Amino acid sequence: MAQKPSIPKGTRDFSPIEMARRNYIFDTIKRIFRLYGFQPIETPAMENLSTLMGKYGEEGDKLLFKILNSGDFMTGLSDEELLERNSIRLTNKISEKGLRYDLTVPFARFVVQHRNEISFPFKRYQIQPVWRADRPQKGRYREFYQCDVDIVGSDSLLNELELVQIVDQVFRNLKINVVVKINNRKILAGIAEVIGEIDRIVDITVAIDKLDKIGLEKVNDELLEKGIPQEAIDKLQPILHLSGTTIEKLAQLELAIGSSEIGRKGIDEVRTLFDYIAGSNLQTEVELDLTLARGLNYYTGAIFEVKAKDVQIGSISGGGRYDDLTGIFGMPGVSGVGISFGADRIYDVLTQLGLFPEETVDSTRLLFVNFGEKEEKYCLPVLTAVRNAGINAEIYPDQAKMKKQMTWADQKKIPFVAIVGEEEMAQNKINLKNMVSGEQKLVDAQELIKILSE
RNA sequence: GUGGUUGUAGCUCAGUUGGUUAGAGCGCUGGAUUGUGGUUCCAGAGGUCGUGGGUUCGAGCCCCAUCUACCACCCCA
Repeated sequence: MAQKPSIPKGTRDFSPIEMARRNYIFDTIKRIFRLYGFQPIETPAMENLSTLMGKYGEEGDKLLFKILNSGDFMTGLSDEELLERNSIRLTNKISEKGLRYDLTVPFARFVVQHRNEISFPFKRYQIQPVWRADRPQKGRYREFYQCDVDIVGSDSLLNELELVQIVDQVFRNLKINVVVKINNRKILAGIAEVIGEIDRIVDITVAIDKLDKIGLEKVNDELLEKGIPQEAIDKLQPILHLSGTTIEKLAQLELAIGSSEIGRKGIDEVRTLFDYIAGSNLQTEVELDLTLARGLNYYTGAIFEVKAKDVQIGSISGGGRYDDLTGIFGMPGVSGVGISFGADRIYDVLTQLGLFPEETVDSTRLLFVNFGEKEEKYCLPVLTAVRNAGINAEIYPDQAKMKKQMTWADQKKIPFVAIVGEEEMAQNKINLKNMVSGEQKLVDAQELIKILSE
């Protein structure tokens, strides 16, 4: 026990059964991404630190995993720098690479770097692990997979609609009940403008985000604490009390923040999007949620979040529109919108709800029991023929006791076992046992393949 | 990063106010059944009680540190 090896905090191993289930999720997601015309790309696990730093806010920088320079990274460091004990400055000297923190920033880098080979609008999906030096909790890992779909180079709200449709279709396929929450950064900016605190948009929205968690009073307390004047908080109250359908909410909102140009633009965008949604026969519940405040560091338009209705876990998908992400890499004016599916949390949700299909393992269908050398010689050509017919099959590699081989087949859930010994060889037949019913039948190779093909 | 909870066989958990050789169920291995698994019966193996210190005549139980998982905040998938 003491010397057992272990893996780093917040990381996991995946067993064959877990891999089968994870692939069920990935395959479902990929199939639907392709259905909407998205193409896959991959980027390296590590990026230059200069690509990553400063893209996720101050907090984000702290959560980046940094990679120590190879070779003698201490050369070139002066004694003063070492004695200074300034870890940020020191880090810059000894580390120039980091593990990717999400897929969006590397994608932006990719777009800028390959701008001449890409025909816009560019629709890509990307399914890869990302790393965050976060403190792990349930559904919260230091290494986890994101499944991103993004469209860059198009301002059309049709793209937002398409993302909502994808969300609808993915979770319908996975049989998870979800609610899609939609907000718009422009509306949030409009609110901030109307109450006269345009520069405090992040503080305001982060506080509002906690509305259903800590209640109105505490939200107001927090706003005061953050230094928002009482007068502005008073102006905010009607907005926090919006009610009714999305259309009704939008009408009330228009009265409240219609004086703000950006606010009006946000309302128009949301209205158009909900119009599209209303006409697209979705089964998923979609609602406007002004308290939604995600990714404010770079979202500029729509903000999406998807929550599972039957399980208490953080959001299982999230995304939004970012008008100028590539600007940071020297390519301004390219708008993008995308959404990310959290495969690991989706896995947890499916586990908790018992929604994984039984047959997620594409396992062996036929096992040849191994009795000895003569029998091996007889079985191997039949095994090859079975495999050539496209049937997953294998022979037990050792001449173990029959009981052991049967138990092994049973545990691997192999539905058919071929038993071939002296008697069968003499008749040039195979004794085929159905492991579910227990029935046995003497057949020849052709019949064997026929039965297994059914 | 801040504050808190937790950790006993492969798994799920018992373990009385600190007191001799730490238990159960499931699983595993072997046998009943030397060519038949999943059911049944019998037998057996497996734990330096997360790790490292300390208090004590004596620690699974008390104290400290550390790691892990989990919870809240922060942030987020």
